[in-house]
Formats: sequence, C-alpha cells, structure tokens
Amino acid sequence: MKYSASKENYLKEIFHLQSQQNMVTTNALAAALHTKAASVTDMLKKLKTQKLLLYEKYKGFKLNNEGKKAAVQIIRKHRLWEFFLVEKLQFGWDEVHEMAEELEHISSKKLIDRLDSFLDFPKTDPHGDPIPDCNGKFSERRQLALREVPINKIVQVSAITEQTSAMLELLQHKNIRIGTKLEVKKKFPFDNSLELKIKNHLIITISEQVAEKILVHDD
Amino acid sequence: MKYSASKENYLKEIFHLQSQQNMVTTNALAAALHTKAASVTDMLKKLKTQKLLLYEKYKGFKLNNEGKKAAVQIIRKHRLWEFFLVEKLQFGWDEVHEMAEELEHISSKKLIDRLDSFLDFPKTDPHGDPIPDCNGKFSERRQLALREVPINKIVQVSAITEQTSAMLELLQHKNIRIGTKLEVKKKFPFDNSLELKIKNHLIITISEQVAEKILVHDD
DNA sequence: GTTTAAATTTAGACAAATCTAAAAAATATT
DNA sequence: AATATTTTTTAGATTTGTCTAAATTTAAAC
Repeated sequence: MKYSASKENYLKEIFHLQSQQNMVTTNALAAALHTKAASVTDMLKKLKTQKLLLYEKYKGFKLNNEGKKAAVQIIRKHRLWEFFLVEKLQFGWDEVHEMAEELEHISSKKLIDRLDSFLDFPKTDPHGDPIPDCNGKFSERRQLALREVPINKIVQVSAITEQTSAMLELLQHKNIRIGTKLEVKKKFPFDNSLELKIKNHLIITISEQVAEKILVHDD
Repeated sequence: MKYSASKENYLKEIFHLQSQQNMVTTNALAAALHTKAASVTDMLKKLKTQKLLLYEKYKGFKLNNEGKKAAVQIIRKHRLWEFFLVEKLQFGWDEVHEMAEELEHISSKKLIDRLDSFLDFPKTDPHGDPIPDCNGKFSERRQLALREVPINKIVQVSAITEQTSAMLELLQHKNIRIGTKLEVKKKFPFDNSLELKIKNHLIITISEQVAEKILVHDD
C-alpha cells in the first residue's frame, strides 16, 4: 500500500502516458522520467513483482487495476497540493509543479482527505486538470472553449490550454482563474473579441487569441 | 544547502539532544533515531565531511554553526506543519507528529515562508514548542505554570507539559489549547483548584493536577 | 594497575535505485 | 530473406543508507 517516491513517480508517469497513447514504450518512459532505458527496465521488473504492472519482456507493459488505483491516488495528491499552493499560499501556476512533485509523496491518506475538505473539494487543479475524489473517481464535465459559449450563459473556467507566464500575467490582471464564473455578454464578429461579465459585476474584454485558450464548463 | 531526509533527521536529533544534555553519545543518538550505533558512526563521518559537525573518533561530536542552522530550519518546518495540521486541518495534537516527520523534508524555503505567513506567524506549535522565524531566531518568552499565575492577570497558554490523550480530551472539553487567553479569577486553597475566565466570558474550573501541567506566558 | 565491561568504530555485506557498456530481440531496409 | 538499425534487456559497477559481527578504544571495577 505504500511505495517509494521513485516507484510512485513511475506509476504516475506510466498512467499519464498510457492514457494518452495506448502504447507506452520503455524509451518514452525513460525520456519522461529523465532517466535511462536500462533503469526503466529494472523498475518494470520490480513493479511487476509487486503486481502493479503487466509486463512481458520485449513485448510491452501496462498498469493493472492495482497500479492504476495507486497512480490515481498520487495524481490526486499532486493536484490537491497544487490547488492549496495557489489558492491558500498565493503561488502562481507556473511555480507550483516542483513543490507538488515533493508533496505528492506524503503518505497519509487521512491528511489528503482532510486537505480536500479544507479546500472545499475542488474539482480541478490550477492548471484545469481534474482532481479525482477520495475514491479515485474523476468527475468528468464537458469542457468547451470560451469562444464557443453562447451569449448570456453562466459558465465556470475549468482550464487554460496555454500555460505560459505571459498568459498567466494577462489573466491575473483581468482577474480570471480556474473556478471564476463568467458570462459572455457580447461577441464582436469583426475581431472575434468578447465582452465578459465576471462575478456578476465587472465587465472586461478579451481577444480571440485568449478566448480560444480558456476552457469552461457549465456552472 | 539541501540534504537527504536521513541526514536531516540526524541533524534535527543531534540538535535536540545537544540542547538537553551537552554531551551527546553515539548510543543515545542511535536510540533516538531507532537505528544502530554503527549506522550513527557512518553518518557522523559523512556529516563531518560536509562540514556540519565537529567530530573526533571516540571523543564525541557536536553540530557546528552550519549544522545548527540547518537543524533549526528543519525544526521550523516540522512545527509549522504541525500547526497547520492542527489549526487548519483539525487534527489533534497526538496525531500530527508522524505526518510532520514527512512534511519537514519538503525542501522549498519559499513554501515554508508562505505557509508561515498564511498561518499568521505562530510563535509556538500545538505542543507549545517555540517556532523559529524565517531567520532561525526563537522568540523566547518566560513561561510559568498556571498555578503560579497571580489573580486577574491575563495570560496565554504556551505549552502543556503532559501530552497524553487523556489530558488532550480534558482540555478539548474545556476549550483550552495553545494560544488560548486565560485569566485566573479565583484560587481555592482547600484543593488548589482554580476558576478561570476563558476568552473574556466563559468561567471554568480546573484541578491542581491540571493547573501544574499548563504553562502560560504574558499576553 | 590489571582485568572486565561498556561504548565506539571498522570491516564486510545488503537493498534500492541508478548508471554505462555490451548483448539480445524486434523492426526496418534493401 | 539477409542485413542493418533501433529498442530493449542484461551484466556489472556505483551511491546512499543501513545492518551484523568483530575489533578497538575508553571507562569502570576490583
């Protein structure tokens, strides 16, 4: 039930790669973990012995249910800590990843469930990625780009697809972050810019380039 | 500037032992760390090489300034995390130590300084031990047992000298914890029990046995 | 002041996680 | 199909932190 930080990093990374492309290769995993293929092979054998992974030499590998469950718990921790760092300690998106990489290995399940409650059960992390609940379930909501949202519909920001500091600066200035409630009040066909109402009072304008990078979901 | 979790545990424990008895022995350190004397000797050599420790074979050892500075930073982290766990995540005193043992090894100084600020710069942890500030300074205040406090003087609870769960239960019931403001309204010479005013309104009674275990300082 | 006991250190081994360099298997190329 | 290339795995070494058992030093007892 408790794994080393290194094993947890492997589990998490395999989970990510395997949900993107269904074929995960030794080399790809090595690259993602900034390590060497030989080290990956070594670890795969250990994870297989611990029954977290299905693995046949030269043939490929993937997480079994046990492995996936473990990976999801690590992802939950990572994203909850990121949320905490941004929401409570006032860090920017771009600063929190490394810290969360350490915090995600804190073992106590009770701690993370209390943190979840303290943060009021957030559904997405500051980058907009979904946070699984304490049973490992992701609540999936249909996301769409802000520029596709109909006029006068209230939506909530769930993700930003471009995570640059230039974007962060712009959004901070305009008071937009994950969880912000918005309503599109006007669309200008000339340049596809939008006028938004934020939190029921402020009116701001954003450009087409920004509007297509902001993903939202129903309120 | 960054040390392994294991080294940090050694530094912290040497610091504690050396501030209690000025002679720290290999065996005492081994016992405190639940390890063996041989392992301690091995580590002492490494800490000496890293110039954190003054060490002469068979003669003894102690932290130098560098080592003390490092130890204090770890103690700061441990105590701030304990405070966070109790104050924000609603854990009891008796539950937080193990979790803090892990959290204290999270490396970011910026994180811990932000946490300090978020918690409003607490001066003592939930066990009443002082929390050093971001420069490593302990703010020392004169403490005295509650039974020694003069009538009608407002004081603040700074420590409980007996950390049992029976004591915790009693104090939780009576709404007393670290930081609580108190005023002794009456002393009964018959049994040395006290009547206290808590937070300017509630009047409660505590026994002599309890009153001698509660340390307070000026408000 | 020897001898005995206790504390400390060394020597050698082990587990986890990593690496380099070489071997083996699977793919791709002609 | 035979050869070349890429991918993956093995073999053996390294680092960190630990251990046991034996040796050494210091302290205590007689």
